[in-house]
Amino acid sequence: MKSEIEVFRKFIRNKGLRKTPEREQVVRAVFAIHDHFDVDELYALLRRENEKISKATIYRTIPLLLESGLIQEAYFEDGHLHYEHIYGHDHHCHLRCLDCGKVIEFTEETVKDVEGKVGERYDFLVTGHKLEVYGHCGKCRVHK
Amino acid sequence: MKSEIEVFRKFIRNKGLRKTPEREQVVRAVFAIHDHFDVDELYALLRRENEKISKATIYRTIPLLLESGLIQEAYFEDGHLHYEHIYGHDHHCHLRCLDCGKVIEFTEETVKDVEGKVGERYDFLVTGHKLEVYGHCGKCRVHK
DNA sequence: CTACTGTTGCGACTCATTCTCAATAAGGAT
DNA sequence: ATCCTTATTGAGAATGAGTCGCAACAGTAG
Ligand SMILES: [Mn+2]
Ligand SMILES: [Mn+2]
Ligand SMILES: [Zn+2]
Ligand SMILES: [Zn+2]
Repeated sequence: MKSEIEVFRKFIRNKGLRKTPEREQVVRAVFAIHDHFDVDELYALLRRENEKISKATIYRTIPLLLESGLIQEAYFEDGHLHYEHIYGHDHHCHLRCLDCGKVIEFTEETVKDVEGKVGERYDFLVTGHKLEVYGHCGKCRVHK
Repeated sequence: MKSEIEVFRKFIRNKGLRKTPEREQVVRAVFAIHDHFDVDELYALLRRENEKISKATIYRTIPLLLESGLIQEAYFEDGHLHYEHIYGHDHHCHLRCLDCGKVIEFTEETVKDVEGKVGERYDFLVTGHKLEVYGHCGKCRVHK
C-alpha cells in the first residue's frame, strides 16, 4: 500500500499541479493528527513545528486532500468544519453525545448494504455515506 | 395529533419563555415550506408576506425549533446550514448527487436497527441519526 | 539557465451568524 | 384594566470562517 504522501504526489501530478513543500507539510500534519481536526488545529500544529505556512494555503490545500480521498469532512460544529484523515483506515460512523459532545467511532457493516439498495432504487452510482447517530452517553445520563 | 403551533406553544410555556407573534410567524413559515430551506429563504418568505421580522429573530428562533423537535438540520452546504421541518413527518435520509447537488429523500428501516445496536454497545440513549448517502445520479453520469 | 506560469503569504474582503443595546411588549401581580 | 418586571425585538455593529487579489516567489519544461 502506498503511503499518503505518495498518493498525494500522484494526485498532484495527474492534475498537472505543482509539488510544493507547503502542500506536503499539510499532508504530513494531517496524518500526524489521529483525531478529528479543524483548520485552526492544523495551523497550530504546523506553527508549533515552526513551519512557516499561511492559513490561506491550508484552506487551499484542503480541497485537494478531499478530492484525492486522503481526508473527509467529519462534521460541522461550533460554526466550522471538522475533518479526519481516512486514507489507510476502514470506514467508520460517528456516535455523538448531545450533552457533552463526545464522539465515538463505530463500524456497522449493515450500513454498507443501504448504499447498494438506495443506489439501485434511484439510479445513483453511490460512492460513500456519512452516518451520525445522536444520543446521550451513560455519563451524561447519570448527571441528571 | 397536535399541530406544530400547539407543540411550539407548549414548548415555549414549559421553558418559561414568552409567546410572541414573531416566533409564531417563524413556525408558520417553516411549515409553509415543504422543502429544505436556509435562513435567507425563510427570511425572504416572511418578507414576501409583509411580515416585519428581523433576521436576528429568525436566528434566535431556530434553536428553539431544533430543541422542540419541530425542525432539524438537513445538511451544511454553500457555507451555511439548511434545515427542514420534521414534525408530523416520518424519518427519512438523504441521497445527494455530488455533481448537480440534487437531493433525494429515502426511507430505509434497517438504519433504525443500527441505532439500537450501537446504543447498547456504547451505553448511549440514542435519540436519532442522520444518514447522507453520496454518489452520482443517472443524469450526471450520462454527461461525462 | 531561462521563461513561463502556478503557488504562496499577506491583508483585505465577503458573508453567515452573533452580539449590543435601547425600545418594546409579554405576562404575572394587584 | 393597569403596573411592573424583565424577556424579546430590530437595527446595526462585531465576530469569525473562509475566500480573494496581488506582488513576490518558486516549480518545471525545455
Ligand atoms: Mn471519525
Ligand atoms: Mn429532507
Ligand atoms: Zn455525554
Ligand atoms: Zn446529478
